[in-house]
Amino acid sequence: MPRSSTRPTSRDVAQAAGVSQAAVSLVLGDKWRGRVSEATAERVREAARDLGYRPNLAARNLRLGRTRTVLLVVPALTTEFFAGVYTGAARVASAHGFGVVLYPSPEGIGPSRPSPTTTLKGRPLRAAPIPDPFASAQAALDGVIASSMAADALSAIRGDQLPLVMLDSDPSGSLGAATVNLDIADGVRQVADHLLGLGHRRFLHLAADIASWTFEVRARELAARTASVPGTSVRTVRAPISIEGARTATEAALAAPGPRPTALVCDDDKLAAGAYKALRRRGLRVPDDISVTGLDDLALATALDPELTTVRLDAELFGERGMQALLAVLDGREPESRDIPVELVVRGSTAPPRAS
Amino acid sequence: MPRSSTRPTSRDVAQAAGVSQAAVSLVLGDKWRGRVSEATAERVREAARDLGYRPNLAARNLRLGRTRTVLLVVPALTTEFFAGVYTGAARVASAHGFGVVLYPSPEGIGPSRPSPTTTLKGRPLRAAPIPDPFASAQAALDGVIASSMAADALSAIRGDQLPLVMLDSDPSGSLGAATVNLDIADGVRQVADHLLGLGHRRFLHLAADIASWTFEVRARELAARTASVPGTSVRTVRAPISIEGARTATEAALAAPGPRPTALVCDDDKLAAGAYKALRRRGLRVPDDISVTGLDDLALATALDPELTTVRLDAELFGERGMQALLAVLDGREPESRDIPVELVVRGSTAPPRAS
DNA sequence: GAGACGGGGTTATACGTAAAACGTGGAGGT
DNA sequence: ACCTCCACGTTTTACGTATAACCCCGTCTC
Repeated sequence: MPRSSTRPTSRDVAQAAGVSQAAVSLVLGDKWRGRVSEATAERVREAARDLGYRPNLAARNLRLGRTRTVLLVVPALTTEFFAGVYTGAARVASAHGFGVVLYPSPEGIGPSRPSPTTTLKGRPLRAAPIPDPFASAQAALDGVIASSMAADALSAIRGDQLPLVMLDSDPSGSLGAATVNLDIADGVRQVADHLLGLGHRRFLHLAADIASWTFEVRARELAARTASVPGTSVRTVRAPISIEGARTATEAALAAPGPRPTALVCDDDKLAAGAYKALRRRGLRVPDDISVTGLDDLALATALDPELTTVRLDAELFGERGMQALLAVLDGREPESRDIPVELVVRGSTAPPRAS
Repeated sequence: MPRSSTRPTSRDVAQAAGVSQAAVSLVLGDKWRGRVSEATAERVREAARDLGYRPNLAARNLRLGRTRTVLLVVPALTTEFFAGVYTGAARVASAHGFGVVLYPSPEGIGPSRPSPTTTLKGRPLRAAPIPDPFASAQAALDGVIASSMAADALSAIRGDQLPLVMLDSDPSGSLGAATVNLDIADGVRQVADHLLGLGHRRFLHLAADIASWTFEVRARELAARTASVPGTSVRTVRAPISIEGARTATEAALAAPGPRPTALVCDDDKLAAGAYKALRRRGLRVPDDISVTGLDDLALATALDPELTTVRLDAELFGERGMQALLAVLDGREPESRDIPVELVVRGSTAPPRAS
């Protein structure tokens, strides 16, 4: 006779093993010491294996009132950096029996192309409105880790009062949410000191046009550090974080009147890659004519020619620490809040300015 | 008095609105036409809003026996390409009320660093064994989309008999699973024809050392296409898909005796970036001394100097089509199986070989 | 004026699991 | 001979939702 088409339940296993459903739950839940004999436990395990039993997670989640699932909200998925964050978070999570579900904030999944006209169960469906982070991730959640860059999703997040950990967010302004931050300020200080030490005085800051605390920090710290050296100037130009956006913005900045900057500090490696293109087009050589720095240390950084001097951020550690903080909150403990150290990596894109 | 700490349920809403729980479910489920008066419906909606009610998804999933959640299995998350696939899949999914959960196959989340010794609820926890794709994603699932590159996860996947769509997998060998494929073979043909047309005869194939159908296709098609032109040779060297891995492999290949190849066909843009580095170190110029092609058209491709001639894959469309295929399967329909067209993008990295 | 009908709900149930509460039969103690 | 206790289970319940089945009352029909 044909196998039943529905998945086996714990009751099916119980019947096969000749025990009650409760016994199955105890054995498979590893809570049977002294309550079920070893022989019976083995019969249950064998029956479960034979039937290919897998517990129904919806039922378990409902029963336990907890899902061991966590949402990771990222600004978009197109960046290697957040891939690293996810990897780290997922590693820690899985070591604790948790799962991680990603939510890339809407601009990433908005209808950039005409919405497809598919049907469901034969009936045409209207496209959904802007997807709610939680509806979109369907899974019931125990908590949330959110990048401060995913600003558009944050309001929806604060609506639910799930335990929340913010990544790279203003520690004073986060209204009680735990924060885990990279020590970006220190990274920018290192960059500034490096360039100042080489003799640079005219800076161009290629800034990301994202309203997020972590980018404000970059601007503030660069200004503060250079201000301590007399005769130093910083001009700022904003660009979207994309190679083409950065190229355009850099070309515009270079076309401006006045003395050319000797150092170009970019908020991000990707911006630096775009800057390289702009500089090539104008016939400027890195680092002879202008020094360039990035921030992130993506694979891209060493693919560039010359290789990029940048600040290495440990994305995976960032994700790990984020998840650990969330576990701490779920556990009622105080999350550790020490900033994650970053490291300047000097490569071939920085050199002393030419004698002017 | 302080608000209750537990989330409100549909019963709480019912009480607040002075109706039964069933009525709440009907109204909020949009199934109340002719069963509940407009006035009552409005009362219910208002109560739900006031209480901040959100349906418990675990309960809903249990009740409906369906989760509207789908798992996307990818080889790793460190690639821009799969970020695009996810974006496309999530877009289609959300338009159909589905969610997408990512599962990056284990090498991405294995214990590459010593497993942290945190505790849960005060008790220390042993690290979990290799995470099961489904346990890891916790969420109950309706179906799976899997890249053929995530080979290590595939066996676990076939264990459950969830509806499955394979990405870039051998259509004849997929045992009934639906497949959605990019027309990689055509892309390789275009690359080969482009290079042959320029006059190249000595090829080096920088191949990804991943056992996956999509990479076999590249090798096979390159061999077949070049075989049609007399006097053509193809040497192959394998490398892991990383810039450093590709650099090392390319340097080794260039050090080999015999005439130097004039065209370097890479399985992937990232490999091409590594090859650039190797070529620079040997003082070889692209495209004067050697032409290079990639495959993917990542942002990286235009960050390189010279910009990379490559095959553009529409990752988002790939994800969309994958999700559409899965929806079709879930719907009992026949998924469309036409390959997704790809496009050669000629940039500055290819040119005729120098007269030898 | 009896029956049909429909609008506007309510009651009851099932989904699969975890675990608290409840036997039960026999060994051991006094 | 009676109580205790333990080893080994079982019975029962609750989680929150969706929906089938039911129910009541006013109106309309013939």
